[in-house]
Amino acid sequence: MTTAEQPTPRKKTGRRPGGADTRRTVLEAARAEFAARGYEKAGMRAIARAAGVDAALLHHYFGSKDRLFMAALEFPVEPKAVVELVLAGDRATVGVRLAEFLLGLWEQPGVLDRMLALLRAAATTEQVAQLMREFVQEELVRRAAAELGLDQPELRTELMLSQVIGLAMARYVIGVEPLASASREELLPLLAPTFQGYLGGA
Amino acid sequence: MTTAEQPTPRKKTGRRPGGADTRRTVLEAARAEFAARGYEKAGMRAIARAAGVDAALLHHYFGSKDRLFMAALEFPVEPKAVVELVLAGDRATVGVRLAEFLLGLWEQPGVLDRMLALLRAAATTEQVAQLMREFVQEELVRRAAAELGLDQPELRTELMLSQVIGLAMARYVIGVEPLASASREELLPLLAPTFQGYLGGA
DNA sequence: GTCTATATCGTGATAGAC
DNA sequence: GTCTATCACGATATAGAC
Repeated sequence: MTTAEQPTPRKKTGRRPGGADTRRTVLEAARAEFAARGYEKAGMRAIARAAGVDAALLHHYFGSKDRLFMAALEFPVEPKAVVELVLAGDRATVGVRLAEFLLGLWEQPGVLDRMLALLRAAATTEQVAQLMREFVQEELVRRAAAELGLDQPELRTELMLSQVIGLAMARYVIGVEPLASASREELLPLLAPTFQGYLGGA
Repeated sequence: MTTAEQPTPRKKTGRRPGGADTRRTVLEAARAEFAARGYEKAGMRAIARAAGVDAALLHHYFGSKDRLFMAALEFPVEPKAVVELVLAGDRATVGVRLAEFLLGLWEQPGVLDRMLALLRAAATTEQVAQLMREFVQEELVRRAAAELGLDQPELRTELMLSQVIGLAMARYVIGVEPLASASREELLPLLAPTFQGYLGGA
């Protein structure tokens, strides 16, 4: 698990100037910590240390651990756009398109951290699980089901999503080999037919 | 999440007789609590309350929370037998066979609780994740890969497993509808082709 | 804005009375 | 075997000095 990337090429040591992009740095450190250790084990002190600021400052900026968590999870992609992007075009190749999009998305900085933080938190905090449930329901399933021309569109969409969740768990949380180290090129031809089966039909 | 079932039809109230099947009752309560709330949030006090015994008794029996967790997770099925059962027979129908077995297994009392406890704990405790990783590797993947006559047998087995994990997460942890309430009969025809794709070939 | 010191609460574990 | 009382420790959150 990588520690927070430094966006500006400023040295980590030394006193940080007041009110600069400290906020962004804190959010990135929080994201990494929440992703790696889960919500309860994350620790405000550890986040502060990773960001190079004092622990009390976090409360000053965000008020509480809950609110910091929420702020760190701000979703980076527009669900509406994703659904349209994937479901538009030839329905016979929707599987590859989705697999390609997903594997590419996870390589984008910050995205995987957000997903893992959300998953780890949802696993142990019912409140977060409910949040995720509602998000999935409203933002993804409802939209996707409307465009799918198949029977049981919600069930199919959610099964597709369950494969996405399970892949993240097996690959990054459990870390089982050789899956964890498998390349995009190895995964794509095995993953695409599964997605195709759920969203394509037969 | 259901609370621990009472194996013997004894009343829950009133003083529990010394050294009877108290141990089993505690283990069931622990399993339910670990499954529902995860390892760290489980709470010895809560487990003791659910089992109708004193908290100090748990330490007396099991020594520590770790050891109680281990005892509660004792695996109820023989991996070797499962692999043989599923992979034997016509390879063209391995998907349905696995899906049927899995959905049936989860309806068996205690099995789902064990799986959820393990998943929730693995999500936040690296030590448990490592345990699960080794178990999956040694007991499942190695065996299954040896019997599969396909390319990348480990990867295929693990992708199959990732779908199993994801299904458990989506259905029971996130609890998204209509997947969470879907019946065996609804899931089977959608799930079987996925397993078939991973383990069957094409 | 930034940091030190502390309040308050939760936990697992333990000692010892009955 | 069973329970009461307590310890030691970690966490978030906060008050207040600079």
